Amino acid sequence: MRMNQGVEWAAHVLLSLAWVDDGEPVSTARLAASYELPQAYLNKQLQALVKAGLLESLPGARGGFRLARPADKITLMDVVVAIEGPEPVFQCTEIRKQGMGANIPARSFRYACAVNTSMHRAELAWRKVLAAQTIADIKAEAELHAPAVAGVARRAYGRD
Amino acid sequence: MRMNQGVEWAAHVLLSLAWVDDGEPVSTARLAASYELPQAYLNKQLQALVKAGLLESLPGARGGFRLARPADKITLMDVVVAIEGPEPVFQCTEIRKQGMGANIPARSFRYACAVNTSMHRAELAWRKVLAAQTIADIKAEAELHAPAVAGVARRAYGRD
DNA sequence: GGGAACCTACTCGGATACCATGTGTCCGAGTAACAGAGG
DNA sequence: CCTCTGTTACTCGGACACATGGTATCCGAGTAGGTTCCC
Repeated sequence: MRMNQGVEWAAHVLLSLAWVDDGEPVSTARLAASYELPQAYLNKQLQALVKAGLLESLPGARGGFRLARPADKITLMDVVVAIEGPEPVFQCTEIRKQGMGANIPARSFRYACAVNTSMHRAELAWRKVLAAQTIADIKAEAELHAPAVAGVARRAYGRD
Repeated sequence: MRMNQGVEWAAHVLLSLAWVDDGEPVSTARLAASYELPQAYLNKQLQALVKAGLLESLPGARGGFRLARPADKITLMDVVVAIEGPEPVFQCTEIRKQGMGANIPARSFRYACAVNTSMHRAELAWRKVLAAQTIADIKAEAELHAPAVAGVARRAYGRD
């Protein structure tokens, strides 16, 4: 079980676009070059972000992507859901009802599977922390630890 | 990103063995039959549990598996690690250092990647809740909601 | 000189291959129980 | 009746295929900007 690499890319791209934030879109080519990522595949991931409403895409020459809403309104939870989808990581297949479970009266299954409940509880904790962290938070931390990055990003995406 | 099905199987098997707990091993054949699972593949997963020290395997006729330690000493975290491995779900590839990142002075990377830090924080919350739940806890909850299951399990695995 | 039409270059977007990992299966090594012969 | 030995049946364990989803790529539809021609 490993998270899609696209999540990492998406987070960094959103971060980069938060640094630009002058309304000017940035093309996939620039974004891919700035992190040495395969351009076409990055584009595919960005499409997922557009579909999720995190990015806006501008077609045509001088087109590209820009944030669809302020960075402090985009959580890591949004990013993960946009790339990975809304399905839970642990998916209960109700094997308790199979085999010997078929001999148990149906009323015993009125409550949710206890294994699933416990797994779900852990996943909720994960999602809660993800939802509490915004791109703006990460941006602030990055600038605190490495003030140089903001300028480098703006220079990389500037029109020159 | 979906968790291995083996995790669900492992949890239920450990639960079943917690209900037997008379020291008598239960064979893969019985366990697989009791949940209608493919026997050979279940065996493969159980081997992982043995390697992780959660189960003991007894070879030979009348052999099988039994818990290596009490159910209240086996957490869901142990189960997940046994099947999925110890690697983090989100694996940072340090793309911040690539492309435009190469122009940034090395001292800026003294601190960990902020994206990774946030992801790691969420994952820690997940692991913490997993580690707080034991097989014994799940067993208690299942018996509370469906008292019939314990007897059915014992009957399914008994020597008759 | 101003404006409109055309052309070009660049962008996103989806359709299309490739590959790694999870899923599923098979067969062999090894062991415990049983049966039978011998004492 | 007890003990030893050979056989048998059953178990785990690892090596071997298959399928699904993540990874990577290519090409077409569409748009903005620049250019050229005409008025």
